[in-house]
Amino acid sequence: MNNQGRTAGLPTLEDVARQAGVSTATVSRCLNNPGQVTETTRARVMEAVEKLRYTPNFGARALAARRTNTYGAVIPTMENAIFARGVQAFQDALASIDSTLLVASSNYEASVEESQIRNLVARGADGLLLIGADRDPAIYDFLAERGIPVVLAWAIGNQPGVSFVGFDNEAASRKLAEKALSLGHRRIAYISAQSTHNDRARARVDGVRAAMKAAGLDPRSLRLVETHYSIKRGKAAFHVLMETGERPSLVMCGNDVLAVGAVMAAREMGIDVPGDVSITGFDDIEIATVVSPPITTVHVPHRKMGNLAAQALLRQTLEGRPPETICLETEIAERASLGPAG
Amino acid sequence: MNNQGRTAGLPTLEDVARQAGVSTATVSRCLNNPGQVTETTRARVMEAVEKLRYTPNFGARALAARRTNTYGAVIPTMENAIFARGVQAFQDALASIDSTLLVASSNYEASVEESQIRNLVARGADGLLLIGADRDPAIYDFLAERGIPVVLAWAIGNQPGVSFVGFDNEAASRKLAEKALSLGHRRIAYISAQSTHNDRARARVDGVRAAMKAAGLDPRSLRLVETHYSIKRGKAAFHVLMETGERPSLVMCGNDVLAVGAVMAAREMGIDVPGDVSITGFDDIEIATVVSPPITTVHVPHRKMGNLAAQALLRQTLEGRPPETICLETEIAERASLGPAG
DNA sequence: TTGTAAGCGTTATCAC
DNA sequence: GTGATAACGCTTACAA
Repeated sequence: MNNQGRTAGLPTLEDVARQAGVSTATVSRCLNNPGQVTETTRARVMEAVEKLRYTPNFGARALAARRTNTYGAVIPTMENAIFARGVQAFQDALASIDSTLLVASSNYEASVEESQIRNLVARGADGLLLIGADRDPAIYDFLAERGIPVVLAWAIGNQPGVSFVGFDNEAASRKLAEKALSLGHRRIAYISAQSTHNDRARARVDGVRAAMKAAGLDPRSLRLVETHYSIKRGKAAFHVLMETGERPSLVMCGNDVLAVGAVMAAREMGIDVPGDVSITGFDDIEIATVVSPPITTVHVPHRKMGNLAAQALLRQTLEGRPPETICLETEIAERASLGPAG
Repeated sequence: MNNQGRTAGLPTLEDVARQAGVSTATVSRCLNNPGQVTETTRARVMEAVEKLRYTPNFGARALAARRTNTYGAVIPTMENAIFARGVQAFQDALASIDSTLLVASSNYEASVEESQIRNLVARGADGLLLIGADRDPAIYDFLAERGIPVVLAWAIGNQPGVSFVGFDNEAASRKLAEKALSLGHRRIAYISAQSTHNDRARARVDGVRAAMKAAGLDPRSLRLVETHYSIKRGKAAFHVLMETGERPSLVMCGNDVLAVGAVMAAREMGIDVPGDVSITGFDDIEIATVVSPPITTVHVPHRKMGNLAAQALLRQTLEGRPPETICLETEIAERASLGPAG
């Protein structure tokens, strides 16, 4: 009582072969290596394919060919646009060579990510795109044992055996902090994404601390709030920061979504940005320009990163090349939310 | 020279069977129907599974079981949040019964959507979630022939053989237009998403026209601009509307993304919203509340819709129930971008 | 150029 | 409760 609906029986290669009066091997060739087949027989086969509306069974094909032309990506979230653009570029690059991308999201949970990875592998992913490097080493072993090429994006690290296509989160964050410090800010707070299993988040905080230290400030004086990733949480964190303890003149945020929350909270609280307090973001996603004032942030070349990640992965998968590391440049997108310290 | 990387040879059921000293059948049972196996042998098998880090090959399983526990969704775009929340809810519902969702996006192109559908079918999708009903009838035939259950969301229609879980786009749009008309607006413009192959977009325009007619206005006086789906295009369309012809007092938008673009353009042009011109959106996604003024829009119960769509699809797939139609209520989210006509 | 046939890794139907 | 074994639909040597 479990296989209703699927009873129809799709046409198979054999049906096509029979219809066209050739062998299954020939039909297979028509579909995969048209060059090896006479023009006339191919025409006949294609006609049969059309007539029967034949679609190859993917599972069977993967089983026999031991290759799926499918790649997998596990991203922390689909709910906001941080990864959307990069993944889209990644997908476009794959589509241009007739490969497919399967996308899964982990909701920033390590255990979910792990099961998504296993799932993609079981589905025969020829290669994987993952975000950041911070995960259980056993996962890398698992992937290496199976010979599945991996590219890690949005960060740079030193995990052996995998490619990196990302940028230096710490340096970028530091540069932004330096700029803020040069504007006279001394009382600094930071709203970070959850930092466990998130090397990007940690590196961004580290960058700020490094800048503070270099400017002669005590890095321990950085007021740090760690929270989940949403506008609502950004608002809440900003409230906490402004209502308890000494008011910061600068609130840096680990990403634009949190920064948008902060800016909105400021408006609701009647706090002027950047007059009373400056706010910065990270990522440069569209929403950062929609809110007012628009948010000064770190521009990350998402599309480029996605595209290069695909290239790197394909070099490994298709050409058997060794892993490589590509570090992209980021730049500060100067907008109105960062001003001189009151 | 094509199967590098994949040479390692994953462990198979047979490897596990050998390791545990049982037959492949028993291993398979342990994994799928643990009840049919002795506690002790199961323990031994599971140990072997752990030791070998065995993961079942999905293709082989699908081939043999003729069932994948995988569902597919093709949405027009991932780049903005319109579908994100609904699809997330859909996915959550599937995950709760250990099924997987494969998501593909069509970029609002009919031909891309069709190939994505074929792709998902080839991958053995047990059922499909699609947006709207407006597509080549041949696609419905294709799906029906294969006995693949389908649920159409974000709209209500009368395609036989498929489920609908959506809302009445025309009525919702009409209600919003009526509200605007009651505020005295008479010079009305509309920025629509591309309407070909998009029944939702067309219905929303129709709703406005119906409201105009009911209010004694000539529906043909509606100034209509059709454009792609992005903030940038929304801005451009708003520019056109304000700089040519008679200035509208109300600009309604087919969705919130376009409305955000319109609001931003107004700010750039020094046009006060809603003092000089009112703007409305549709969908009620987060970005509508981020921009200032926040946008008056039609609230769509995305999560609920996604969840109910999953339930409906599973009823068809798992229980063999006939297709059904579920029409959800929408409501107007009143915010600041809509005000009385100047 | 085309056909034959041996897998690919599972599940499921039988016996035992 | 467990083990053979025949599918499942396709690719790919190897032959013809």
